[in-house]
Amino acid sequence: MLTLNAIRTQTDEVIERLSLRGKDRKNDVLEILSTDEQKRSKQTELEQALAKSNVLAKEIGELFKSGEAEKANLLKNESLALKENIKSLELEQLDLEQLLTAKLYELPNTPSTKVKLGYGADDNETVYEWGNDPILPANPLPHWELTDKYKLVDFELGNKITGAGFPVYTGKGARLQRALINFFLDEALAAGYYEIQPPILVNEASGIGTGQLPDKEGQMYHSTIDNLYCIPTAEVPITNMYRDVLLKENELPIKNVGYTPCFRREAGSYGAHVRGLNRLHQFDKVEIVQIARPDQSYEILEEMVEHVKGLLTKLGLKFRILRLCGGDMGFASALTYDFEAWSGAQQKWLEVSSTSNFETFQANRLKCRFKNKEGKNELVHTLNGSALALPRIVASLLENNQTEDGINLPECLHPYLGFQKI
RNA sequence: GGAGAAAUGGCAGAGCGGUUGAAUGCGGCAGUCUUGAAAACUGUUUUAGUGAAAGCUAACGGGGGUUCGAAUCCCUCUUUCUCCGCCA
Repeated sequence: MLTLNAIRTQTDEVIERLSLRGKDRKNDVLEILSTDEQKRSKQTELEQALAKSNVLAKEIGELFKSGEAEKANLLKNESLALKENIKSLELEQLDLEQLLTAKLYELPNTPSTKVKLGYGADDNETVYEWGNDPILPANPLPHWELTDKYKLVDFELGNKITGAGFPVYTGKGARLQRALINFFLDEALAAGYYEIQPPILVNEASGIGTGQLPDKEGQMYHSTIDNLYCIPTAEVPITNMYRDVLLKENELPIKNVGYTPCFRREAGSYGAHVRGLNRLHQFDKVEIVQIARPDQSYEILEEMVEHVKGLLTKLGLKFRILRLCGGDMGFASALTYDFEAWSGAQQKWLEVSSTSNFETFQANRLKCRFKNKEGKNELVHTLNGSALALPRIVASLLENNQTEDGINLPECLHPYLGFQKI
């Protein structure tokens, strides 16, 4: 959620930046400003009534003490009448406040200056590309045939025990998963990240904190009996560790990494493009999360991009980095880089990481601040990135490295795998 | 799951209906002293909203209630501790 302060003091810039998302938000912003004004004047009115009531209560107390019960009772009546007024003012103020919050929740983050105006995936800019086209056998197999051929992933079995989108990894397929997770975690540790193993069920407050709730309610699996949600990404629990936290400046930046399974309902996305491992309801991901001082956050975003770049390079996968345009960026993000690995047999790019700076958008909801040099509490910037999401990496690895007589796995994984070839 | 106890400022810990935003101690910050430091002494030390400011308002785990007035009484939820049960 954007800060009211930014909306109030930099109104024109906020409107201008939001328009980069390909939609004019001027009216929304102006409505927020007028609602805020109404709320504040109602609040002033309420506070004045409360002040009066406090004075009366004090006087009554003193009168009782000095034994002037009659006078006290007179004042009591006055106070009672005031109370009615306070109650209705409270309700009105609360209504306005809820309206204001609802409107603020609906407003996406303001894109950073680097973001180009755009309306969808076609307007994204490719900012980096690495690797050569894989050399493939005559009739390369898509990964869902390779996983079948070498008994790596059993989709049918997953259908049976859970449903579509919940594959069972078997044998070398399962070991490849484990190797990738360990490789990604170790690389992050070497880059100075601190390992976290968070819960994979979170409460409502956490969902609100990182912005999944209330708008993306339908995208998460929800245990209604306990009112807990399955996490769609480790970002949710790991960022929420800092909900309602006041950090010291010297604690920043905080660099955390966590491996978790991720659960996404992916409501409404079915069809041929979701075959095999391309889109799942449950998948594994290693996520890097940083909490940073505002003046450092863009430098840190670059550092995170470099980290992800390094992983893909070591895996030897042809990939590209896109800087997302305004229209394709997530709701909470100010700047996002997507990483796409080339999938040789499918002949298409698969998104394997999304690395973003949220600036204060999440921190504002989370109330995560730090005490700055002037001793003032200031909102932190939050950043996160996949490093990396497994299924599409597996898809690319299998497809790009297939030969007539097996699949050669990259060297960086050998120590983790205990084998080199499938 | 059952029975009981508890939740107060950065921490420890008073308060249990009326100038208590909250005693006291520790810690933090500033100063005096000192060549410097320690000790000692003095002062200061929560956050948010609103306002030009003075000020005003709110917050003693969360929510609700009683009352002219609640940290203090009642209800409820959450969490922690102790005992019992169950269990990887």
